[in-house]
Amino acid sequence: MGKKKHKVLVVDDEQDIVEILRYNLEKEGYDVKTANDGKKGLEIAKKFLPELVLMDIMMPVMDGVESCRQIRDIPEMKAAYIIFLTARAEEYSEVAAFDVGADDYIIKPIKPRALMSRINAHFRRELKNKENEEDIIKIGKFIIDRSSYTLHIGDLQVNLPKKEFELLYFLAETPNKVYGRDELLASIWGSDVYVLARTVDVHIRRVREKIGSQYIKTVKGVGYKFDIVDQV
Amino acid sequence: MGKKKHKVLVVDDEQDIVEILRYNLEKEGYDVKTANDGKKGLEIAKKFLPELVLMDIMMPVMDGVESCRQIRDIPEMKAAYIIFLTARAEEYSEVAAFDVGADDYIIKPIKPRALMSRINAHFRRELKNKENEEDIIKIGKFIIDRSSYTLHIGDLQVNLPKKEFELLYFLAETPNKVYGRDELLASIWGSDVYVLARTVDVHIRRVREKIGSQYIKTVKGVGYKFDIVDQV
DNA sequence: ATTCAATGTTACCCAATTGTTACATTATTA
DNA sequence: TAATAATGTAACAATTGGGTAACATTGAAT
Repeated sequence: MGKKKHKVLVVDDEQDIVEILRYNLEKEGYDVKTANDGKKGLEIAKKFLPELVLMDIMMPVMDGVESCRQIRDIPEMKAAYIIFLTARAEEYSEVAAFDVGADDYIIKPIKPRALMSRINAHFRRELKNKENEEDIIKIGKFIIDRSSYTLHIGDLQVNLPKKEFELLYFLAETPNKVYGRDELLASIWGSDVYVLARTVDVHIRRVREKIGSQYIKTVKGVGYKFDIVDQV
Repeated sequence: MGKKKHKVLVVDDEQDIVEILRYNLEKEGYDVKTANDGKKGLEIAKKFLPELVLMDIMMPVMDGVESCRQIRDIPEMKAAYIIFLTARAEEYSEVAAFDVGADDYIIKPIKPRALMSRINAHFRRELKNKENEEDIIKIGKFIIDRSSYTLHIGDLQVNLPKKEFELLYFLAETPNKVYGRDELLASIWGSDVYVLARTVDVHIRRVREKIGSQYIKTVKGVGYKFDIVDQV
């Protein structure tokens, strides 16, 4: 596989800054997209799904804080790294930034060289330590990553829809433990939702279809479990 | 609903980090205490008895490694979860950290969101696992686990259908006690179900077939018992 | 509006589990 | 040791629970 280009989104209303960042980032080999306000930034984020967002706080139309909050609501963006760019004078507190899900912030004026090495360092770390910091279950050949909703079995990537993923995740969290349909419904669907118990069966079937049938065992009259006995 | 607040202790000499962690942890509903060096951390741990400790390694007065060692000596802290926070440069520490009883470590800079989801996941699993421990009977070579509906005899896994499993489980709960067919029917089948008493015999037979005939003894005219006399 | 993916529902079929019965075997007592 | 009471065993029947496919619905993306 060729060298992967990391995706970076730059959002700032000052065109100078956007250009300087774009120039430097592309020179470093990143795949860059830009926007000039928070709303545009959010739209691009939805499609582009960047791994890193550099976002100004003070912007017209939609400010960085609100934009960040909404970006975090995109499931695939839960694990992205979001850095705020702030002028020293701005009174937005550090706390407010972290509150909406920022991971870091830097104070303007931006020093491109310093920022680039910081970003490079981030991706280097990210690669090496992803599994150290994220909400991941590793079990047998399975790597189940809830922060990015991805499932790897060996080196095969398997895509599961939300419900199926959550079902698998829930079962794998406590391997071997048998859960009745009611428990699964209550935990995954929610205790208020009114869905037939047999729905669980169908989802189990769909998961099995995608991951292989040997992992989720049926205990007749009781429920289902994620079984690790057979796993080598 | 009175959600239980898990107790978390944060120990770091950098006040920024302490504050960021405190803020995020409290937002997640944890009961947080903090300290700025290992010695202070140890003192607080003694009284506070946290379930989770986030501890920097490099600190003045007493470093994290030594502090962790002493925290582990506190009887009530044996089961706590201790996570080290380390700067990448401190390569030396990984081995030493696990050596003194750390459970995990993460590399700075800390990503609050990722760390929070990881901590949440820890407590979620912790809770799930606790519930299971109550359902396991260990007796002689037998491990009868009601949470996974599995039976191990030595290192042999035996699969029993529901009724048979429950019959064995019920008998093994009070070894050597003799139960009449009526009692077994009432307890396992339920007092409302009406099933012939001889059904019990058949089930006993089926269980014996699978686990060996020496364990469940017949007491003529009375009933059956799970016998541990013959077990080595 | 239209398409497509995800989710939920239903009905049918099959197989494991469970229950019953008849008969064989064992234990107990005279 | 014969009688008889209790239990073991095997074969069979009944039932239940779960797999599955096909269809209906929802919801998101365009």
